[in-house]
Amino acid sequence: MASGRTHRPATRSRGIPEATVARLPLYLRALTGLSERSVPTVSSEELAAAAGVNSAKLRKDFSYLGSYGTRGVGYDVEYLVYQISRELGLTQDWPVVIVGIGNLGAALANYGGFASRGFRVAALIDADPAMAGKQVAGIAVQHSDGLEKIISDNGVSIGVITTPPSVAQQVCDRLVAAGVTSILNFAPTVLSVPDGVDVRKVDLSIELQILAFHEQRKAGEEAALNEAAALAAPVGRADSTDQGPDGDVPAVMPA
Amino acid sequence: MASGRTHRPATRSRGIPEATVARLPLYLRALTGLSERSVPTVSSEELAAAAGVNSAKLRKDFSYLGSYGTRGVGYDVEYLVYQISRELGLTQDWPVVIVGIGNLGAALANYGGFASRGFRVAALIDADPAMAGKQVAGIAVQHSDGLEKIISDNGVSIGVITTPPSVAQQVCDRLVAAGVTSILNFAPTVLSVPDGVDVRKVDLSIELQILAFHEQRKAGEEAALNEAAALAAPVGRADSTDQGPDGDVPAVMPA
DNA sequence: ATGTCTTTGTGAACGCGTGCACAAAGATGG
DNA sequence: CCATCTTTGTGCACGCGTTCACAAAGACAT
Ligand SMILES: NC(=O)c1ccc[n+]([C@@H]2O[C@H](COP(=O)([O-])OP(=O)(O)OC[C@H]3O[C@@H](n4cnc5c(N)ncnc54)[C@H](O)[C@@H]3O)[C@@H](O)[C@H]2O)c1
Ligand SMILES: NC(=O)c1ccc[n+]([C@@H]2O[C@H](COP(=O)([O-])OP(=O)(O)OC[C@H]3O[C@@H](n4cnc5c(N)ncnc54)[C@H](O)[C@@H]3O)[C@@H](O)[C@H]2O)c1
Repeated sequence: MASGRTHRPATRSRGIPEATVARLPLYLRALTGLSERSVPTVSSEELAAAAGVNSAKLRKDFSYLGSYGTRGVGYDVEYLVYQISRELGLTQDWPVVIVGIGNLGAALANYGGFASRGFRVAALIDADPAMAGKQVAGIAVQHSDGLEKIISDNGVSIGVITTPPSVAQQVCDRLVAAGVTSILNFAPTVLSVPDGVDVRKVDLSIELQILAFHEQRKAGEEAALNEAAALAAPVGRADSTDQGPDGDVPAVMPA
Repeated sequence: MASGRTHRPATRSRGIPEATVARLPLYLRALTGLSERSVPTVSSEELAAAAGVNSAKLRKDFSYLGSYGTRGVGYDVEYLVYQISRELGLTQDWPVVIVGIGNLGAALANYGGFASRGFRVAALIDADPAMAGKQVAGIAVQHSDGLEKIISDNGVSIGVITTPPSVAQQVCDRLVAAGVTSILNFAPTVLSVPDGVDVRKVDLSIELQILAFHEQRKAGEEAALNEAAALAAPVGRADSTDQGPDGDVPAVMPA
């Protein structure tokens, strides 16, 4: 998606659609909860409700993995946990490195949910010499000079970037050059990577802006409703680009 | 999507597709960068490259907002910044509350990028009496007893949940009852909310599992390639459910 | 063994999102 | 004022994802 000219099918690996892959962890979480309560089987309806999806969608998702259900009964919880875990690659251990141990990096390092599913924090890396040697979540922070060696020694293929955005691309480049092929990026930057490297981004700011959009829309609808109720006559101002409290549209944004 | 029977069109507000809304913040970020460097205009090609998207997609996205470009020239940067900001509702201030000031909540509170775009941390809320009164990021943490009053006093409509998953639903319910209509959830839980309330979730664990899936696929492909090169004869074991190092499929997951 | 009843697995239709390709618009130079 | 050239805005086709609806499969009771 970045510099790619080869147009790889991206995710139609051997059939499993990307949308399905993104939901498998959701199912797995729901199933784990059932497993802990020793529930032996679940119907697609029950499991779908627990995962917050449509039951037909869930069945179709599972159909990509194979026919693991029993008609008239449902799915065997333990068996399904195993199958999904295997499909997601969680039966093996994935060492990850976190680069940039600031507010967010430290929070992630302290996050217990990390280790719960095959992910192991192999190293914490920071460029600040003052950070080197400090213990965060029981792990000594290492200086970024040794990044390449750390990655190759531990066989790390997944990297998490929590540095300031200004250095995210160069950190990314070093990670990729050292052998990392999957990156989870928390910095608000568009990373470009060579083909064969996957990047996923988590962007708090974008999430908030999307919420704000819908929030504004909701407020606008309500206002329009009240307005319409108050004065039943149509307004007929300019064209259809009415946008609530804004009168006209200046050519330049105020400061 | 939760308890909804009314089947609201969800996001086709007055035409802007959800996928477009999700990209607007991306464009806005790229445009802000250009604005800071005093670039007066950009072509769709340049801006698309900066935002990491297809230029045709970008032009179509902008066409939903109106005809803000000039053919043969491109788009006026400042004007577009303003239009997108307005469309996203960023010309007004959005007070937000963060509930659950632990590792993650504190990191978010300290995050500078919050305030940069109309979002203001109105309050930090935690259930732990020991936290109450403590300063985090220059803001005093308040006990969750006062949650309802805080929200109504400040006109908060956006809430961020960073509590443990076990209490996320009840926190959510209180937020919604108090008037919050948009929630950003960091707890690994499926929240159910009434119609009219938007929920977005950020789930680190899911992101990592998706990366692990692709990582495993990449490793599998490589292995299959090597294997095919080594012995050119087809294997012909059982059915087509070959999955690399796993021999057979046990009916129950090992411990 | 046979019938009933539950639940899966999937064919088919539909809608959304993406990207190509091009006509129209307008700037720019002569 | 006209020609040329750049770049937008969009019609169109295609593929992916979602959902409905139902036949087939199998458990379970009799
Ligand atoms: N804190 C949040 O809640 C939050 C939310 C959303 C996004 N983000 C983004 O996450 C990133 C980190 O945020 P933060 O609040 O933790 O910032 P921070 O300043 O607290 O931490 C950044 C850390 O990265 C280290 N660093 C700088 N350059 C480095 C390099 N070249 N190699 C390795 N380490 C380096 C710094 O020493 C520092 O420890 C930022 O890009 C921020 O925009 C943070
Ligand atoms: N830390 C991470 O990097 C990370 C990553 C992904 C997801 N998460 C999720 O984010 C959430 C928070 O993680 P954390 O590491 O900050 O946990 P944490 O235990 O450090 O913080 C949780 C905070 O919530 C407060 N709390 C508990 N019940 C509450 C209630 N009813 N009302 C208000 N506050 C309450 C606790 O007092 C505590 O301060 C968890 O659900 C976790 O699974 C965290």
